[in-house]
Amino acid sequence: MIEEKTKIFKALSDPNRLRILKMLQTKSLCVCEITDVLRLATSTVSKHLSILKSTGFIIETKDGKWVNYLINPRPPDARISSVLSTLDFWISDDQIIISDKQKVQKVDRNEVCSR
Amino acid sequence: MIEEKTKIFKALSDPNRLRILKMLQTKSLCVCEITDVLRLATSTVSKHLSILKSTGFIIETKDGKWVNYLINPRPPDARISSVLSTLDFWISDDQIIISDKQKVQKVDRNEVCSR
DNA sequence: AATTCATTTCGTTAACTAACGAAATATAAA
DNA sequence: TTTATATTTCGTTAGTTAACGAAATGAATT
Repeated sequence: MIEEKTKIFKALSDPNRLRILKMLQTKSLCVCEITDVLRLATSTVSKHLSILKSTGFIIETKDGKWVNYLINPRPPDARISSVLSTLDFWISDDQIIISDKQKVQKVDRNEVCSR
Repeated sequence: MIEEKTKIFKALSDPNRLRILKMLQTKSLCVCEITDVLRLATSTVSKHLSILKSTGFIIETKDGKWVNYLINPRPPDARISSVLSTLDFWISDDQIIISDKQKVQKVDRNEVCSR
């Protein structure tokens, strides 16, 4: 179905989801770490992650009370792999992406999550 | 700006716009020919075309009372060219795309447009 | 077992999108 | 210049989406 294919583009058509994907290309992160960088409500970030997960871009691994999200190393669809690998070239020069990456390097789960 | 980049994906995240792009990869078409294949209102098709045009995917050429739309041979952004060339591989196997192409081959402007 | 903390689900709201028909615009033919 | 035809613009409506906070869930610690 054609709608299946537009789903991939739809997943990429939101700025916050693109930022999440780029962050996860730096390192895997839990929900509250992403929330800290994006400055959105936890529930909003969780929703974005579920969209990226259902499309096949990312997977999750449970780690105690945390849920780690990471780029799917084995996407269900060659199109996903293709997009993920070209995403570097596509948006690495963007200022917000650069500063997101810097924040991601420094972010500490134990400091950020429990206030 | 990151929103500029999501615009490209947003343009591709609608089934009818994907169908239009694939049709135009077969041959250039006027609005009413596209309308005939998609079975949408003329104003709706016109809107889709303006979105694809403003993103840089397609251009228009005036031909008397007709406006021909065609794939932009010189896109403003390397990302557009990249997507356009991979679009073949992405969605050529889809049934609706195949039947669209068949209809496009047969469609006759002078027969279809003036009822 | 109760508490704490991370995350998800739910319900709501505001903004956005795709669709339509009607009216406006533009070009060609009569 | 009137008429016909192709397309665009406008206004409206229904459906979708992204955001939030509150409540529910799940897992570790006390």
